Amino acid sequence: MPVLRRDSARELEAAARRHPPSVRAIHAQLRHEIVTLRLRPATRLSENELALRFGTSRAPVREALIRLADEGFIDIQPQRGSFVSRISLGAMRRARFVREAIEISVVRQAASQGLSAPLLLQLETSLADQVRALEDPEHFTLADDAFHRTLVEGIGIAQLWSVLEREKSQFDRVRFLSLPHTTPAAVLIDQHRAILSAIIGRDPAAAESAMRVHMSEVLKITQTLLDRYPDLMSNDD
Amino acid sequence: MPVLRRDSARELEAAARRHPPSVRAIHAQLRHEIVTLRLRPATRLSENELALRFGTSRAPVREALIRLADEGFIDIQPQRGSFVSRISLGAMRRARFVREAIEISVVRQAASQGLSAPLLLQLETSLADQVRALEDPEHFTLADDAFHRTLVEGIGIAQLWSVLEREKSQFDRVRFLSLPHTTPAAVLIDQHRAILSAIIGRDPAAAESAMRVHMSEVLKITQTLLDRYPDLMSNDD
DNA sequence: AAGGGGCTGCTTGTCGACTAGTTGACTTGT
DNA sequence: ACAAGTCAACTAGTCGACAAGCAGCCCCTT
Repeated sequence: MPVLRRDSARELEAAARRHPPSVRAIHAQLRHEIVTLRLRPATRLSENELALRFGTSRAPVREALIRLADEGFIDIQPQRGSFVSRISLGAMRRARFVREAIEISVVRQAASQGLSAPLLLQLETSLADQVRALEDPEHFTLADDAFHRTLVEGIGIAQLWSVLEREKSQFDRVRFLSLPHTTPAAVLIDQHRAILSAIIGRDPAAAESAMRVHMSEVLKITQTLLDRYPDLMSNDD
Repeated sequence: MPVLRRDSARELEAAARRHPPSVRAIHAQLRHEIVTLRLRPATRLSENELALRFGTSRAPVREALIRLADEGFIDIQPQRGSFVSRISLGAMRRARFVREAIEISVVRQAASQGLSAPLLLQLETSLADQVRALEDPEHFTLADDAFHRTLVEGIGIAQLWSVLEREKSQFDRVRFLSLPHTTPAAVLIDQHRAILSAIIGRDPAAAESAMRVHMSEVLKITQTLLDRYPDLMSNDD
């Protein structure tokens, strides 16, 4: 796994400063459990129980829950309870659209104005890392993320990745589910390579279409999942 | 101003259900005062004072402040105080990039797959509304927003507009500042018309370039503002 | 026996008091 | 007069108790 880049470290610091440690810890823990489906959709989350479990009062728990609700991971129903939200098909469609729109813009700009040598090197390194992770889905997922993150941050717009991360979070639950049915890593690596080549070759149109192909990969998995895990999904449109 | 569309009304309801009325009211009020610069950057916001002012305890105030902090309107410095954030140049760059990426994708899709007759009619109506508001900047701003919103919501991806709205919020403060120096409404209307024509003519490439021109308009204002109101801006990159 | 109304136990929402940490003014020593 | 250290007055963070509201159970009435 690549080392944290300097500005991303600063981001984390800034985020830590915004919320006290206990709130952050509770939020991170619950988020992790939700994304990894240890907490399944529709599970009830009682503020009292959680406060007991984390050894705090309800106040920090409540703040963490509010943040999770804002991120779409739980639904707070006043005077009734808080529940882990279902994986929303609508949210996935939106996430895909946003991701495609932004990442296409990114690679077009990268291809038209070029990337610095260190960045290109970092992308090559990430590719090599992906090859090494060919047989280890979890490791590959991390390397995959790192590649896209490097690309997006490479064009030098602060916090742009965090916009995608916000959308992506809904995906992460799905990705966890779909590890068994996912597109072979080798195919994804070839697509990454095509994107990188187009950037190096300074060909925006090629970069765009390569990214478009890559993004359509994600869509294929969605339908499979909807059929296979209907109780975890909500079909709200 | 056009009537609220059904799904946007549902959005509001859902949001209202997520947060109790008092929190919502405080959040909305403070947000409004920040966007309209009645509360200027670097102003101190004390939880105690606000609780007094709104006639509640600190708890609802605190929740509202947390949301404002997540939206980037205030900085909470633990044990020190909460302050209205400066208008971040970085955030504006990011907002512009995200907006351009998404709206271009939207109009391309709209042009390639076409829009329903009622939607086209609604867009025409919005254009007419803009013409009527030619001399009234505030009204024009609303009509302008309505046009873009109709476009974005038109391609039928739930909550997509709210992603833009989240980014746009930083812009709104700027837009309020820039009312005097803004591009003439007539020019913007012409650009809107060009976008709509390209969609009706089912010409994605034309729609994209028309939108690109339109988006670059926003950029022009930025530099002027940075020169004119340096104390309100932060140059963090 | 069936249906309706109240009660009980839960939930989140709100409150005021207390804790911990920071800042700057003021005091106290030199 | 000046500098260093102390203290008082803020801040946000946490806590436990209470209020308001919903839902289902149980009992009472018909």
